Amino acid sequence: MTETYHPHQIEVKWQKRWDDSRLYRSEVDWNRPKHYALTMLPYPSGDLHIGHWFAMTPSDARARWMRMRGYNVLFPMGFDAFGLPAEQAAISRNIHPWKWTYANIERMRDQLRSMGAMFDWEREAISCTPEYYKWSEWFFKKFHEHDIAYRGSALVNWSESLQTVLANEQVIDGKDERTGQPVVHKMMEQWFFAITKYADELLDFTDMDWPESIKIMQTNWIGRSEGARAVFHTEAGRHPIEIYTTRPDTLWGATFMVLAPEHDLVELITSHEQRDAVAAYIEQTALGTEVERMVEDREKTGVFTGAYAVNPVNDEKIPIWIADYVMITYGTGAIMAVPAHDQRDFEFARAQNLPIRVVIQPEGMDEPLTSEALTEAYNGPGVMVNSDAMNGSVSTYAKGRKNPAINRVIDWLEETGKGEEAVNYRLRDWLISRQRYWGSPIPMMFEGGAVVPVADEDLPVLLPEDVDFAPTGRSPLTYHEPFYKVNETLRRETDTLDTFMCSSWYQLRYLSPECDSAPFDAEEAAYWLPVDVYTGGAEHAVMHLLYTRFFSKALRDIGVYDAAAEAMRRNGRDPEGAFDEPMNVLRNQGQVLGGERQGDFVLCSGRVIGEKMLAQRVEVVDWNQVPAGFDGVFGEIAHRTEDVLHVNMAGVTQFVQVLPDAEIIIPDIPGANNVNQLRHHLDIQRMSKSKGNVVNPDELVETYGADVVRCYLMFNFDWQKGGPWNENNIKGPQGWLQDLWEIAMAGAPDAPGDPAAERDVERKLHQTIAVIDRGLEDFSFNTAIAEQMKFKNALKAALRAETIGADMWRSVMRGAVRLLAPFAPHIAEEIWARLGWEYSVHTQTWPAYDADKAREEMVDLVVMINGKPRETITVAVDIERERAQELALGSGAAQRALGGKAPKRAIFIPGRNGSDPKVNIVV
RNA sequence: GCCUCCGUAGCUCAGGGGUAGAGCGCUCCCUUGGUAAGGGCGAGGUCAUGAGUUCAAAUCUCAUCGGAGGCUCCA
Repeated sequence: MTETYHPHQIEVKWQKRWDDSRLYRSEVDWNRPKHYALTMLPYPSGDLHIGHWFAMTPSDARARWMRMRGYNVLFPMGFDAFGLPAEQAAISRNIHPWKWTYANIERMRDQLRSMGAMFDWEREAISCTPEYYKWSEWFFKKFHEHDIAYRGSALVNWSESLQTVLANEQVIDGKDERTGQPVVHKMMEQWFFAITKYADELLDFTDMDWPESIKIMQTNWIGRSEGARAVFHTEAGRHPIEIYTTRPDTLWGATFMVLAPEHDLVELITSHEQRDAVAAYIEQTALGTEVERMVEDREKTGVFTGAYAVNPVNDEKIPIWIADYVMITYGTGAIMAVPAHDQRDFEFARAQNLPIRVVIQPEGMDEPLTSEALTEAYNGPGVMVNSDAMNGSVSTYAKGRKNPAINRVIDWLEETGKGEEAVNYRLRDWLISRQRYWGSPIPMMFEGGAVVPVADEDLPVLLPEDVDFAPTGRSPLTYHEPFYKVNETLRRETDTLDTFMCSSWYQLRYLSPECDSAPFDAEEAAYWLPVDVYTGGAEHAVMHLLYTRFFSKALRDIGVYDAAAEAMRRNGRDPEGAFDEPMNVLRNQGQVLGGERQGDFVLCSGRVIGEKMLAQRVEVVDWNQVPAGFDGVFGEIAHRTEDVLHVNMAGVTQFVQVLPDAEIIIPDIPGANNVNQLRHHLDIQRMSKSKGNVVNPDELVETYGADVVRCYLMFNFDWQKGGPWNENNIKGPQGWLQDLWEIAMAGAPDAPGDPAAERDVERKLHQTIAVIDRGLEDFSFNTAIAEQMKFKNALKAALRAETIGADMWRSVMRGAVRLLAPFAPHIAEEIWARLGWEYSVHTQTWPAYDADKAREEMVDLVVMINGKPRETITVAVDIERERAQELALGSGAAQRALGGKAPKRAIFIPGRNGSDPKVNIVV
């Protein structure tokens, strides 16, 4: 009698043994190739959810595979522990952020252990510890010394709900991405990181194996455009107005200018008569949130300033307007308006009755295009007209210098000193100060108007614990005198750092979390950097992933990697380019969605009044089990609002109001039931507590074991896509592991073994190795497991047929268990041990694929007539063209199709990588 | 509006110029001393639609329809 598979016992046992034997400790070893596998660290929000499992366990499987293939693998884990939820817990539940955060970390660490992942916990890093944020502060100081961090005044996104400023990246559709509340624009003095200095370098993705979509998103976010800068002057010549345009070839078509309402010059140039109108417009604009300003198809509004500018290219006098369709945050905050060739300017001109002048004659149009004929702006190719000396230049769809007309105009602007070639970016500098408590302090002080950095030896500036969390809407630090008041004249910065700063360098802290003399140990960095494979969610495409790239480049430029580069050279590794990018390979996992949930099937009886039934009795029954003669409303509950059920009765929605004293019977829920316990139908959607479709990984592990959960997550989804949760499918992986367990426990068979059958199983094993290798390489975990299931089926069939001898069984099991180890580490270890092999399966070498062993000997030759398969003939795998064609032409199918005539053609297609050879006979 | 990716069995997904595949689910049969289970047999697909290229298209090209994600007054 064989022993039953009890996952829980063996999982806990091995997790302890692995810990005790420091199996997953990774140490620098220059004699072995390194592999730094990194998966995004969690925010300690309280409980690990299934999304963490989905993100981490496949990454773990891949890291384990690399390790078995001979790499020295670093696979660390930590916590991104600063952030708003902790502060909100402090306010709403009166628990200190430290306590709340640490309690969550303790809990999540245990949950992470239950995954059976090969995390090296001796390298754990937690961003909210002074040991960690000392170096966040230190980096800030370094950046400040090198003019990468600066204090500046800018129009910032202010979130009323969070009472803090936010980075552009944290604002989506004019709303704060956390709370969904609109943000307003405010002029504030804040700390910035000069990420725009790196814009061009960040656009270069050479040698980076990142998803195309992420590269495209970052490219769009950076938003590089090419064009020209030109300076207009006010009529009196006193005030220069700089503009940026991507269409300098339309400069002669500028019939007015528009400044953003927030533009500095507005106040200086507005005429006496227009002062009130302009002030009113500015006020109205300032009141509006970004959301309102972004509403599409909005009528373009604006006000004339009363001032005129002179167009430098033709000395023409044109009016200067202000309008909110011009953004102070883009370009120079001022534009030349060319209504004939820019749709926005066109709409504005039509709305305000401003002149329109055509300066590009469309290609292929015979008669001159007139402004009256325009129904929309023309932005296609053509020839420059009404443009003095530039007339006749050909303008194409090409951008920048590649457009002949633009090229010529830029040259002319530069020769005449009226303007110059210019590149512009949508990307703005990274605003990193936050008016919140739970973040790393900014190591800066103020004395009078001067900024005084905190001395290195005084780092870290500690976050005080004894603060008052009364929800005043301001950071507790601004009330904490012992913190901000250094002495009578010196005041500390009370803003804290954006938590994205902490996560921009955590991959470095893992290298040496204990290091006290530097952010990271140079020797460790020399060996492990850069990260070889980074996995995580695509939602960080333009935030974390852009910031961390910027961070690496900035650290490189200020010399933080110099010692590591030196250590590399000492060990014979070329540091050239090693620190340009933080992560070589990036892959994003998809999202596990809440599964579809069937609503309860109910029988409702009561009185029908109008279109509604007033139910006295509602009974939940088995799906579709309607008793004969039942004359009430029955069907699935499609929806429920309060006590009104929407029951889907054969495709028609019936409304049932459940009376307060109605009898409700739900067999699965004992005792008296109420209307709130009736389940309604849910479609596939995100998991959320409010929808009641959250999956708890702890419960799953309890029921099925960690190995089954791991395998289910890897098998049932395309990892890079994600998909809906369907717990029924967990039976697949469960049955697979169960079968393997039983095969192993049954021991070596007492059969002589049939050489052909043994050879066949061995061949299948090697074919399986190839598929697993490719699957893991490509992050196609599902294919890697499906192939192992197939192999298990083949092995099982052979064992039943008693064609496998003890020696072959042992040899095949030794391979199969090692193949299993990355996916289901506990059961693999247990089987390995029980078969009497040496601890640990995870330090064994990965089975090597042997092409000879994988090769088939006999294959089916497919005979096709006009491309349609008609017959197969068993032949040797290495059949030659002539012989194959001969056999095919002699086949029954060919004879019938030819009917004695000669074939037009006979095409031989040799079988390659697993496919059968074919002969296509054209008749 | 623009960009990217994707439409293959009931579900989740492989494959990818040359016989349409896996797991789950489903049918039927067997087992009832592995039993809140196990085993066996089987059914099921115009590979979204339409055209083109080819001896041969699910696969390549183009168009259309449908889905997912991102950007969006970017001058």
